[in-house]
Amino acid sequence: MVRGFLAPQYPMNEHPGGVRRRIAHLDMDAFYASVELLRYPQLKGLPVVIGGGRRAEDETLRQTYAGHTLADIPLDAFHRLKGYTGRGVITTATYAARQFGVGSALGLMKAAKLCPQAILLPVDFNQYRKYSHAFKAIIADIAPLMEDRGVDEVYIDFTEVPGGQREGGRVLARLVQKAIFDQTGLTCSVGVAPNKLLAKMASEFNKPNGISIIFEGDLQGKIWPLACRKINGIGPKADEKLQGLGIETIGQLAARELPWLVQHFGKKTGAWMWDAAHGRDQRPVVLESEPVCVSRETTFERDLHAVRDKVELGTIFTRLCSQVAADLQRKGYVGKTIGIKLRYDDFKSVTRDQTLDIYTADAQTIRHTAGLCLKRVPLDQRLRLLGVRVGTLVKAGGTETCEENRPSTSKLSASSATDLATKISQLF
DNA sequence: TCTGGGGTCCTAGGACCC
DNA sequence: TCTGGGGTCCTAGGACCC
Repeated sequence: MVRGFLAPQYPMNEHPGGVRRRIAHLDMDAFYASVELLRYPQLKGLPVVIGGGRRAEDETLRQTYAGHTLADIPLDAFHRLKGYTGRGVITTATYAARQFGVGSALGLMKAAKLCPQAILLPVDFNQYRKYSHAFKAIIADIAPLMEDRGVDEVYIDFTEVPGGQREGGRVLARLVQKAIFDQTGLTCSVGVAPNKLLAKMASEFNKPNGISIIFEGDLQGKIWPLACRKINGIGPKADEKLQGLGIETIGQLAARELPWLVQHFGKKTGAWMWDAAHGRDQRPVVLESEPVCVSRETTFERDLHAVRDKVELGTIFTRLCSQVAADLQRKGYVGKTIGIKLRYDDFKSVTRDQTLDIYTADAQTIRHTAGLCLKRVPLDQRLRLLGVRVGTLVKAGGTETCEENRPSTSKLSASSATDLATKISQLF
């Protein structure tokens, strides 16, 4: 009912209370890179990319300068992209680095060709999480109706916030932006519009450190000229299909009849696209949501073979299961659908899963069940990635506990404890 | 030398039940 | 014995997003 056919078709700017609905989308600018620049101010203005694992050299760097502040580390002590070998990709690049054509999702070795002098920093999630919590707390203080959209993005409902209507939301957007900058030193871009769909597009108009305001009358002038790909939800595949049908811009999409879209994209997607092209979106700002699944996966440094690298794979497999179990326990959830994911050397992926009749967050149970899944998958090709997932989650501490859910004491007793150990040892 | 890791949502077929 | 819907759950794959 959130989107699609059944949603009542209000004009896009109408709020049930009669007030103009004003929704903001806030996006932190080059978030990881900007956080790193706060820690290493000497890198300001230089091309910096974040990516790859925590490399040994980086540890050396930190140890060499232990006792100094990070800001004291001289520029020539930092690692450069030049000569990088390995499989990592860039997660974020500073704006200075983007000048060289390097950016998110680009392989680090390719990036090294484009911008060898760029400074390479490893990803430091704990640090980003800290700043993420900080900027969200600042926003929630000003405008409590906030939806978390990941580490560096939120939607905010400005509609009922004092001042939220002034200049279409620009005044409040400036206030939020300033509060975040004053308290963290980080910049962000904000779009304010009648709904989430348009706010999301608007926040991209003026990056970095920009604000842009969209009113209903702006649809034709500011939205319709944009490429369809700018709609959040139209990815590479849908865009390719649209282009094949001669549709490049949102305006061209809007010019099509609904039945035509339904014919080519199905009832649901067709109707959603039609609404999107007309700037219609009734989705509410959602404050809380429950996780659906928890997973861990890893790409190996080199492709591994199920037989030849059996020991190494077994170790990694067990570690992934322990990590997922720990994640579940830390977050306070138990799940009953255990799954694995493999990626072969040709980049093709397969998944297998199995649903238990009990909920669990126990590493051994997960490892056992994931092991059974693994047996259902062809293992003659080299692997580049292995993942473990637990889904169908419910909050822990209900009627079931981890202890009750061990396979040896539960309905999953098709295998005894010794069977289990044997099976696990046979997996690789 | 290609292509990370953590998620959500959707579809479609088959099993199984009423 | 044949035919048939509807509903739910499970599984596999894929698109998409941050």
